[in-house]
Amino acid sequence: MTMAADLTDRQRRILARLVSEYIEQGEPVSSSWLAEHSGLGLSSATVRNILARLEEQGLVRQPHTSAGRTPTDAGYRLYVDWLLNARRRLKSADGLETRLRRSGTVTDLLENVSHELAMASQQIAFAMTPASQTVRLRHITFVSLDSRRVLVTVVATGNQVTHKVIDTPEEYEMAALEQAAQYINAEFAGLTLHEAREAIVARMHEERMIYDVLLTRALQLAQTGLDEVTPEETLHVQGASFLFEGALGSSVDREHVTLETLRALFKLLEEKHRLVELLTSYIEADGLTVVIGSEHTSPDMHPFSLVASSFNDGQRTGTVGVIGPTRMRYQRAITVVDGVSQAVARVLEGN
Amino acid sequence: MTMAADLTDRQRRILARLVSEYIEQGEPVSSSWLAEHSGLGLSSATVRNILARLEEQGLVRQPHTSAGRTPTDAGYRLYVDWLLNARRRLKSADGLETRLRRSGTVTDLLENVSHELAMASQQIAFAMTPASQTVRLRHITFVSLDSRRVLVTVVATGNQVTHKVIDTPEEYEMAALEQAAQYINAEFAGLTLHEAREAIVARMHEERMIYDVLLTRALQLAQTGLDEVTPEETLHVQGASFLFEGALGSSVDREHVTLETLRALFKLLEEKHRLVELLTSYIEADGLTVVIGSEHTSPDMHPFSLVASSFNDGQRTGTVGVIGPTRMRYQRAITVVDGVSQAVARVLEGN
DNA sequence: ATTAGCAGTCACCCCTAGCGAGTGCTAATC
DNA sequence: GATTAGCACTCGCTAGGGGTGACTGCTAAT
Repeated sequence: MTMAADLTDRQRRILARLVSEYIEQGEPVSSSWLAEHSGLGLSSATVRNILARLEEQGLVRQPHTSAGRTPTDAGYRLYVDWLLNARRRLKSADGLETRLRRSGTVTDLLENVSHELAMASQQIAFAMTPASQTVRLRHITFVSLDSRRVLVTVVATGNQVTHKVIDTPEEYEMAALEQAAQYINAEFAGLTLHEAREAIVARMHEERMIYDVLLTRALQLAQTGLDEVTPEETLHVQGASFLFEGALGSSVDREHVTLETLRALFKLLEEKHRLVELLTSYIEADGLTVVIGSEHTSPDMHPFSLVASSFNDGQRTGTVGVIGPTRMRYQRAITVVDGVSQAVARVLEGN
Repeated sequence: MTMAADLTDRQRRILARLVSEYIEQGEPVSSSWLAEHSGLGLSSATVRNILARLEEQGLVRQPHTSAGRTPTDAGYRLYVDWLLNARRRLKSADGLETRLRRSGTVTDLLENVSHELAMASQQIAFAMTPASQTVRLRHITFVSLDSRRVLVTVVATGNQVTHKVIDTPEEYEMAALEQAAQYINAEFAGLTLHEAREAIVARMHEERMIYDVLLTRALQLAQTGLDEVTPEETLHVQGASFLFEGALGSSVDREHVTLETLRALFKLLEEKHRLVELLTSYIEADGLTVVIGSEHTSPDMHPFSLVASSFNDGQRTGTVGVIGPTRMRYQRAITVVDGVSQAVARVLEGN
C-alpha cells in the first residue's frame, strides 16, 4: 500500500462511482459495469488497470479472485472526504425546527432529536449533551421526602433539569429547607455548576466558625446535589431496530455485520458510559466528524461507521449523530446529521 | 387436538422431562432418551406410544418425521402451570433488597430493578409503574425559565418526581410563583393526583368571580402541570443484548427466533407505549403471569414468552418481568421475577 | 399393556460437475 | 505510451446424488 493521497482525476472518479454503486447495491462492482457507467468512455480492460492500481493503494478489495471490487475503509474515507467538500443542505429543516421547539427541557429536546434523526436517517441515532463546564445554575429547590431524605432539584441554563435524592444525617423542617434554597439561590445562581460547587465548598470553609446550623446544612445539601450531573442521563439513543436492516438486506450477507457484531454493538450501546467515552474521544472541534470502520478505537465498532456533529449554542456543547454499517449512505447521513445539528443549535440559541 | 387437561401421571412426567430437557439442550428429544432418563423404567417403544398421544393433544410436535419431539406452546403452558404450583424462593433476595434501597426516586428504582433483573435472568427485562390513581401529591414547585415558560416539578408519594415545562400566556414574577406553589401545597397536598386535579378545576369554577389574579394563575399552572404523568417515563427496559444469545445459541437455529422476529421485537420495545399497552392488558391481578408464544395477542411477540409479576405497595401497582424466547428457562425466570417483584414491594413499603 | 424388531423417513454431510461472472495478462492497435 | 480485444483462469454458487444415522410408526410376540 503506497500513499493514498495522489490519485489522478480519473482514478478518483472511478473510485467514487464504485463506492456509491456498492453502497446502493451491496454487491461487488465489476470493471465492465464501471466502464459503462463511469461516463469516461473507457473499456473494461482499462478500468481493470485502474482498479488494480487502486487496489495497490489499499482503497478497494476483492472478496475473492473472480469477484468485482468493494471499497475498503480507506476507500470509504476518500469518498467521504470528497463528499464533505461538497455538502448539501437539508431541505426539511424548517418543519424539523418547529417540531423541536416544542420540547420543554433539554432532556425532552435530546429525546426528540434522537428520534427525528433515527427516522430521517433510517439508522440508529443518538443525541448527547456532555457534562459541560458552561452550564449555569439557575434555581435549586429542596423538598423533604421522609425523615432522612431530601429531594434536590437543580434547574440549569438551557432548561436542563436534574433531580436527585440525598440521604441526610438528620431531619429537616420544610420551612428550613425553603429558607436554605432561597439562600443558595440568592448567593450562587448564575455561576456555572462547577463554579457554584467550588464557591460553596469555599464558603463552607470560610464560615466554618460561624456555627450557623441552617447555613451549614444548606451548603451541604447544595454541594451534594450539585455533585453529580450524571452524564448517563444526557445521552439518548433511538432507532436500534434499524441496525437489523443492514444485516437483513443482502440476504446471506458476507458483510461483517453478523449477529455476533450486532450483539457486541448492542452491548456497547447499553453501557452508556462506554458510548459517551467513545464519542467524547472523537469530537474535539465543532462540526462534522465521520469515523469509518477500522478507524474506531473500539474493536466492537469496527464493522460500523459513525457520522456525528457537535453543536454549540455558546453555553453548551452537544453531539448528535448516527451509527450504521460501514456500507452506509454517507451522503444522506451527512446531510441529515448536519441539518439536525444546526437546527438544534438554533433551537438552543432561541431559548 | 382434544382436551389437554386429562393427562395420566405418566404422561405428565414424560412431558415435563421432555420440556426441561429441550429447554436445556435446544434439540428435539427422542423416545429412547426419555425411556432412559424418565425414571419410569419404560422402553422406548412405550414412550413412543405416549408421545404419539401427547402429540394428538397438541402438546408436542416433530420438526420432521425422523426427529425427536419438541414442546408446543401448549406443552410449555402445561409445564409452566406445573412449575407455578411448586414455586421456589429466590435466595439472594437480601443483597438485592439492600442494593435496591439505595435508589432515590422511583425512576432510579425502576432503572435499578430492570438492570438487576436483566443480569439475574440473563434476559431482557423491564420494570414499569403504570400511571396510578392512588399516587398522592406531595409537593409542587414552579420555576420561571424564561418569559413564557414555567417549569413545574411535581413530587408524589413514593418519591416519584416528574417535571414538565409549560408555556404560559404571560410572564410570572419569581416571587409570585413561589407564593402560588405555597398556596397549592397548602391546599391540595395529600390528595391523589387525580383528585388534586379535580379539586383544582372545581376551585377554579368556584372562585372564578374573585378576580384574584395570583390565585387563578396558580390554579391554572397546577392544573396543567398535573395533567400528565407520562407513562412512557415509567417504563424501563434493559438487557436487550441478551436477546441475541438465544439466536446465536443453537448455531443454525430452526427456532423461530430469527433476525426478522428479533427486529420486530426491537421495534415493539422501542415504541414504549405499545409495550405498555401489552403489559397492562395482561396484568390484571397481583402476582405472577406467564404468557407463552402464541398466547400473545401481538404477532410480533409470538416467538417469545413473557414472565411478569405485578407488585403492590398499597399505593401503587407496578410490573416487572423478563422477555425471552419461548424456549426459556422458565424455572429460573419465574424464581427471579417473583423474588425481585417481592423485593421491590418491600422496598416501596419501606418508604 | 408392554415390548422387541423392523421397515421407512428425512435431515445432514460430502462429493462432484457445470455454470457464469469477473479477473489478470498479453499481444495487437491507435 | 495509453488503450483495448481476447483468452485462459479462478472461484463462488447451485444442483444433484449417495451414504449415514437418528428417529419414528407399526406389527407381532410376550
